Amino acid sequence: MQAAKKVLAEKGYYGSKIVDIAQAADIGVGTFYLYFPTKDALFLELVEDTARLLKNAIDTARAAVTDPVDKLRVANQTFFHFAETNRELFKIVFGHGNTFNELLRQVYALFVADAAERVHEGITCGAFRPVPIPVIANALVGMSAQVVSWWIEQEEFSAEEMAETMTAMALRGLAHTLPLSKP
Amino acid sequence: MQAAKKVLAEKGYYGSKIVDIAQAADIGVGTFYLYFPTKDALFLELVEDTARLLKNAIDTARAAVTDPVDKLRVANQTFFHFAETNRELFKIVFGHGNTFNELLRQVYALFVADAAERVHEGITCGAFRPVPIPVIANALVGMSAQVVSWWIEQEEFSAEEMAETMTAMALRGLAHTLPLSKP
Amino acid sequence: MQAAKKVLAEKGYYGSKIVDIAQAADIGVGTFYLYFPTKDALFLELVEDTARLLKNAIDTARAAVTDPVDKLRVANQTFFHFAETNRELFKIVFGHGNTFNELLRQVYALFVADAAERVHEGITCGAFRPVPIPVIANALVGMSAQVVSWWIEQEEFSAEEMAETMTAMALRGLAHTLPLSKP
Amino acid sequence: MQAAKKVLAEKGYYGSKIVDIAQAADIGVGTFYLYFPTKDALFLELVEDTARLLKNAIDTARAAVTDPVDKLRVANQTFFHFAETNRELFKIVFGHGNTFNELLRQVYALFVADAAERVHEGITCGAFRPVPIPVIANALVGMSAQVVSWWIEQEEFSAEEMAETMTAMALRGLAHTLPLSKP
DNA sequence: TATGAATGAGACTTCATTCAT
DNA sequence: TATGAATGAAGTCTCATTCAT
Repeated sequence: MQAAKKVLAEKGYYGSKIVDIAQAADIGVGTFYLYFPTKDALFLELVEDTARLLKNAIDTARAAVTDPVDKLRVANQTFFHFAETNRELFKIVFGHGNTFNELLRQVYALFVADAAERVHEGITCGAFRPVPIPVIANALVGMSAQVVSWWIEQEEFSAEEMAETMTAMALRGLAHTLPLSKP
Repeated sequence: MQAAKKVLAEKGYYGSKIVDIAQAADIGVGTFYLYFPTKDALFLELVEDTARLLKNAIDTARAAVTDPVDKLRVANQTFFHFAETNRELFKIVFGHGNTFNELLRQVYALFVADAAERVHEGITCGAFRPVPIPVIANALVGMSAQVVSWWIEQEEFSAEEMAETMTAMALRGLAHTLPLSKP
Repeated sequence: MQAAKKVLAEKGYYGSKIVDIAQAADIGVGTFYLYFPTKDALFLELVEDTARLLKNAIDTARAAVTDPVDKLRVANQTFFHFAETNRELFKIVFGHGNTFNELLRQVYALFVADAAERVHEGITCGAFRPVPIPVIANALVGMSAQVVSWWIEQEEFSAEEMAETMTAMALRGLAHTLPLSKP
Repeated sequence: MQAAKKVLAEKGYYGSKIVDIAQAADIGVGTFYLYFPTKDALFLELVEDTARLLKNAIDTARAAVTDPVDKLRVANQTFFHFAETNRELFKIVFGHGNTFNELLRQVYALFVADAAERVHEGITCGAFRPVPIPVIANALVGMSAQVVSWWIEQEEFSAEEMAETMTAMALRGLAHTLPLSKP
């Protein structure tokens, strides 16, 4: 249901009421339930479909190359192209529409701004190579956020190890050169 | 309100009813509204407080060093230590408790698994340096997710540029050496 | 909830909407759910309470006598007195308010009328002793209905046995004398 | 519609959805409304048909005899035979499938059990003649239930009269002999 | 005559918030 | 200041009935 996407993208998951979706699709409420057993089900299907589509796109693109480096590159290319053509869908997931998401976005923005400042400083003083600051700032924050969300649920690594790994990852991304560990 | 943290961490934002929170805090519902004008306000305060705390901790730690590289390092150290001591809070933000988050987690997990596979391959065939795979897989996915969530809302960069930047960032993190762009 | 009784008695189970009940009780809908977790629960409690009350009343009354004949008599007396003082409750159970019950009543009425005719005939021609015709007609029909509702769910007795037992029961009730099986 | 009977018997009136019935009859929902203007109409027709059939069967059988006693006997025989061959129909009326009926059955069962106990006692101590206890217990309860359901809607008889009539009716059914009111 | 997708009124239930005590 | 019973708007879902094909 294409109309559903639009509504969900606009109002977010919790902001979209079944009535709104039905109205947007120009159908009756009852009709909605002819296609989806539940509000959750619609969302589930939407997201799962999209995830599957993206996964397939990436897999297909990657199948054409063999080098791990190339695989990474085409995966990224596919990903951003996909995002470009499916903005609506991505907005559903990341979009506003409820206090919760709104708030998270703000917090993320706070740290992104901080990261941007730091990266800018680093570049200015020559410590870091020139990079598109906002992109990298978001990348650094996103990296940490996702990693920490996974990390707090398990016990495998210590905070120090995590910090070191993430630092290394970030520094390599920002540094001019890397230690030639394997000449 | 410490009790609120626990409840929110357990049941998530939408799963926590004011009654639950008040009960956990061993106060009446009415009393809750003496301290917070709104359910949202509690959540807001909680998250903002935490964000501020984290920000302060990082700022303080960073104030002790001057080198951008060191700043990055101590920031990461502080971040993971903070996460460790404030698991509860992080669980509120990343935690389950509603279809929405549950679903997102699954999608993320799907792509993290894929990334992990790819990284593993790269390491095996010698293209990538040895890294803690799950950590890096999460980092790569988180990076892309956050970046894309920011990118779809603006027009500054093309998909190609984004892909290239992200690829470079990731590759540098994974490669054994880097092109000596600044000898 | 006394108000609930009235509404249920008036509109029947399926005819009573929570809103009606709440309105009748002069409380908010939400308040209703403070006392009963469910519409069904209210009905359940109401009926069970009444059944328990009636049962207790009968048991208490019966405790005062020892002879089985007396027990039957006081049980009946208690029953009809109880019904008299709790009309409302009985109307809920037997009352109108939905096609289903309405229809059943009609069917019962049809057979009660037939029975009444038959009893009248019997009395007129001297075969039966004089009895309050409508009462007995209802008794005969109710007897058969309840017995058959129990009988169709099990296999113990044949149709012939049932018919014979019921006929004997009815005839003895109606006859002038009984065969002196135990002089 | 034979298929309707089955569905109604299985799921009860409120449990049977038109879609189910149509499906069972292997016709479209629309087609259903070609034969019945309403869901209620189907039920009405079904029950009325059955009632008429039963009435006719009884009338026919009774036409062959003249003695009121014989009439009662053949009526009962016909009734139980009819019930045996039309279980489905009877289950619709008495069947489960909704809170209401389910609950009533329980209440009836409670009083039937009590009656059975009482009858058993009476037989044991020799006060009552031997009768098939469960049958008679159901008969006694059904008798009272139907009579009371009729009685509470009118004013003709006092509770005392009712009790006396019912007691007499029951006692005669249970006693070994009867007072020779008409020698 | 047969169909079944579409409808939408209406039922139940939840829960943030209020306010009299 | 503390309380928690009361509230009712609002949301999800059901299902008898219609009507264009």
